[in-house]
Amino acid sequence: MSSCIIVLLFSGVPYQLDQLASEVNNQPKLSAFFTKNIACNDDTTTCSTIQATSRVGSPLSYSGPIGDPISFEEWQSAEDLEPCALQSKDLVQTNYNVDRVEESSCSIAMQELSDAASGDGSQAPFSAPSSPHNDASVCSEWMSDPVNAGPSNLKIPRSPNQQHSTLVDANFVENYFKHSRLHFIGTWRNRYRKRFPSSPGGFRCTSSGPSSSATENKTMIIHVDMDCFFVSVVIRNRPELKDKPVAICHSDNPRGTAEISSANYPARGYGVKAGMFVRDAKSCCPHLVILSYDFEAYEEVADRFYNILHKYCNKVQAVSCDEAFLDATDSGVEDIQTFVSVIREEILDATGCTASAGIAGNMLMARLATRIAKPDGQCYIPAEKVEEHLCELPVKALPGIGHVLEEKLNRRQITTCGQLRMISKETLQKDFGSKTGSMLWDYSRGIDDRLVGMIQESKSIGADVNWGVRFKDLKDIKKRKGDAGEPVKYLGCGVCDNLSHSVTVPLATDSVDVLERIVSQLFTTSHVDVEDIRGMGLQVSKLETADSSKQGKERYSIRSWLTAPSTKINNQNRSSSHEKANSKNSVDERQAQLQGDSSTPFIEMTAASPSGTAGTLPPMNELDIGVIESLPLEVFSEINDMYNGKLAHFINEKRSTGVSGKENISSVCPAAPGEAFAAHEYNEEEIQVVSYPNKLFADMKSETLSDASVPNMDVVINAPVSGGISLMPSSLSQVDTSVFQELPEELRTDILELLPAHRNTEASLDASLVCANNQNCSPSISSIDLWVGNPPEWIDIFKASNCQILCVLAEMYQRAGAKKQLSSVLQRTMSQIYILPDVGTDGWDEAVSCLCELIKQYLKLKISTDIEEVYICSCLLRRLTARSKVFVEVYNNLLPHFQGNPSPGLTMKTKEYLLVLSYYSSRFAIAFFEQRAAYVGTVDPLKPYGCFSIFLISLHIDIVPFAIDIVPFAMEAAACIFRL
DNA sequence: ATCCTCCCCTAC
DNA sequence: TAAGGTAGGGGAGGAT
Repeated sequence: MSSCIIVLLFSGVPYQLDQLASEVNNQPKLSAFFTKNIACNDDTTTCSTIQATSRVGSPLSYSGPIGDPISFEEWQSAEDLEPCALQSKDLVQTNYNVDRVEESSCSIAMQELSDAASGDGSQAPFSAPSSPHNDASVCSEWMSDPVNAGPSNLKIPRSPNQQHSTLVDANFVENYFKHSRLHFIGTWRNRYRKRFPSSPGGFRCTSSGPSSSATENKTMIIHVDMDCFFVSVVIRNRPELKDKPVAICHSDNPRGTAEISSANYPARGYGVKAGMFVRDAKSCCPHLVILSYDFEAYEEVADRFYNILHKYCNKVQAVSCDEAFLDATDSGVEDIQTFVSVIREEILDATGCTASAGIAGNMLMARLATRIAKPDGQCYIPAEKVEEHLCELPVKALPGIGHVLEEKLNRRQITTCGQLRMISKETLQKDFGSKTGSMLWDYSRGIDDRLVGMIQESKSIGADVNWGVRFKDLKDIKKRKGDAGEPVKYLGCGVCDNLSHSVTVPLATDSVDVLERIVSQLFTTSHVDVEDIRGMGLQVSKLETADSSKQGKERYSIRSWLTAPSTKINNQNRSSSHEKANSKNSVDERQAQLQGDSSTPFIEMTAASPSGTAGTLPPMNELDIGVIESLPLEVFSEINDMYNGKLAHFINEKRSTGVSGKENISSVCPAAPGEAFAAHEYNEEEIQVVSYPNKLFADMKSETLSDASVPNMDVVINAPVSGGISLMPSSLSQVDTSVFQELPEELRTDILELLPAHRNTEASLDASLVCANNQNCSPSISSIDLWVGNPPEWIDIFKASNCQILCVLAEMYQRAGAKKQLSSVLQRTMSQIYILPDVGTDGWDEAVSCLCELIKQYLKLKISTDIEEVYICSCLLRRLTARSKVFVEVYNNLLPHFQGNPSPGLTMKTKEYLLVLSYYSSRFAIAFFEQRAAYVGTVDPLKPYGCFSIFLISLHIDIVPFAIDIVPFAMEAAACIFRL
């Protein structure tokens, strides 16, 4: 099933450096984004509805102890782009962290702890919540509670003027990403993919594991890694610095908390390491030369580096901008050492920077060999030497073992690979999980079956900002307790709780509207005070792959959608348990559901073809002309192209011969007696085409088909017609008053006479009439019901009721289609149908808030006297408890709006005969579409919701797996949080 | 059993 | 001052 998950967290607007230069200008300015937020702080009513989201501060993972056993400091400091340095920054802030520090043997962490406690004087561990996993409300509580001896005790003697936080810098996020080394590292791969598009996956992967050495050639893996890349690049043209201690850092303030990102070997000799605060580095090495980042140069050098690698080897797997694996097994190289030295030589010539290399039989050992080779060397570990190299190797040196795993192992008295080997695989798997245990067992023996070159498509996209995030108006700062809660690190996020919320939508989308709405909703459910936010992130995953080999328009075309391989069989075919039959696959089953007992030949669908190849176009005479005509022009045009232009002619012919679409509908539409949907009831009925909504009455008077030349404005209504009266609204409240007012007097009288009896009293009807005659008055409503449920009950109950406003949960991007279909089947005008947003199981909350808004709008229009009661039907079969809570919220939310009102009669009732889940509710709406979409033959039955796409084809563009494409979405989504 | 969701862990 | 990102893998535990 296609879907997208959004883990809320915030706003992090991804910024792809140069690639976006032009686009950024077209995007909403971050300034606007943050201005909105600040403004929001002034608006208490708005603000009260904003529930912050996500990552209230920085990830706990950054706050753990480094845990650097001195015994292999070499391993720790060997690497350059070593973000692990982020750890241990705010160790003093909570008992939680202090405890962890005490448990560890990390001398660095202990030193920092001591520094922080004594150096700044005012800093001391404070009484923190016992659990690090507080929920947001708890978090905000203690963070702002002065009595709680909270972070206010950690006040740092520093100016509160935070010029670089989100509070002040209008272009904060853009600037931030421009200067962030981690952002550079994190987004480098996408740049690489663009620059070397043919390389990833462009070759067959070769096994690098000894276990699969079926080939005659001995597997030969080379790992190449530039030496202290960030420093080397910057000083490559400054030989005078070559032997001096140099580090890359944003600041050389000897008292600052800027982080060293890379130190050259002379500097490392003084104990300077990546990740240190600059003040600590300076204390280790007072004459340390601090240089700034040069991201452009890093890119340029990385390009040269990869140009060389690709020149010598066609199997290159990029690890990062300065590190790659080569598979030289089939390269015909005789002398691998010479081969590697030639490559390294050329890298030095081309870049002015040295590279080290490791050579071995698999990726694991090659990487370990590189560690030995550094700096500026190379190392070959033949198979017979693997054992020797691993025996005394600290477990932390194995890739995949970080500080957490290391500590777990250390607690078991395991510090070296040799010791690790003494543990059975079963025990390891029991203690660490199946895969991790197996990995530990393998790696400790030098076994690694990974293949070089396995770069897959992106599986997720995201953006995070956890620095400089402060959501609070400047003028409020004074109201806070000084710098309460400021972490040790300047503008850092400190120790925080991470909150995340995610939602899965049933159909992949790249619609900004949808994403915005989802993010808003997630944000809303997060219940966080904005001033407590220290970081935010936005992630989307479960990216749906369109045919990525196709570029540009083609990939978004109906044809490509038609031929897209179907996704996995979905397990959510819930509505049809009675006919499981013996279908071999869900395709048949699905078709059986849709067909029912009808012998009408069903259109062959894409995924129904056994080979899973291109779909077969349905014969033109099986198309629902009404549906075709109602498609947007460009979509129609595309379908027409698929029929080689004959479709337009076909339709014209049909029209000229007086054959209307209804016959096609009735002949093709599968009657589905067992099905839950009522649509079939009308299939055999007479069909009228009416325009909507403003011409309703005019068209009702006309017995002829409306002007078919405006297909987009027409909707096919499959309604039982007996004398036309059935289309008459059941009360004036269903009438578009603006149209009504335009009608001649006698016509209005006619209509009023034709109106079926209103369920309410004559007085009520009179009230409606008064209302209808008042140009400034909206239609009155006598009840608002939120109807959701499975199709059978849903339709019958709604029809039997006098409910005049229908609120349906459906995906935003399904809105247009859902309205049409529902108005058709239920014989209601479109203006009577509200499509409330529904995304996944959490959609209910926002739907309810929308309902509240809807009701408030009616109240504002001074028609509240017509609201007798608001029914909210909680009829939930499942999750009743969770939903019930929401109803109470609705009630409480609405109540104030009735106060002072002449007729404050809000009651809440619970009915129990209707079964509801937001999940089902979107499903039933879809069910209607399934009837229709099938006619154009584009339903992928393996995607239960795929049929929607025929109505939404222009929106059905999969999220493209490149970070750059998420930028506008994230920008919009982020901004929408503050438009709540 | 299998899948899904919410995390954590890791690497660069 | 300072720029603590990005993405994949996997485990625990619950839902189906």
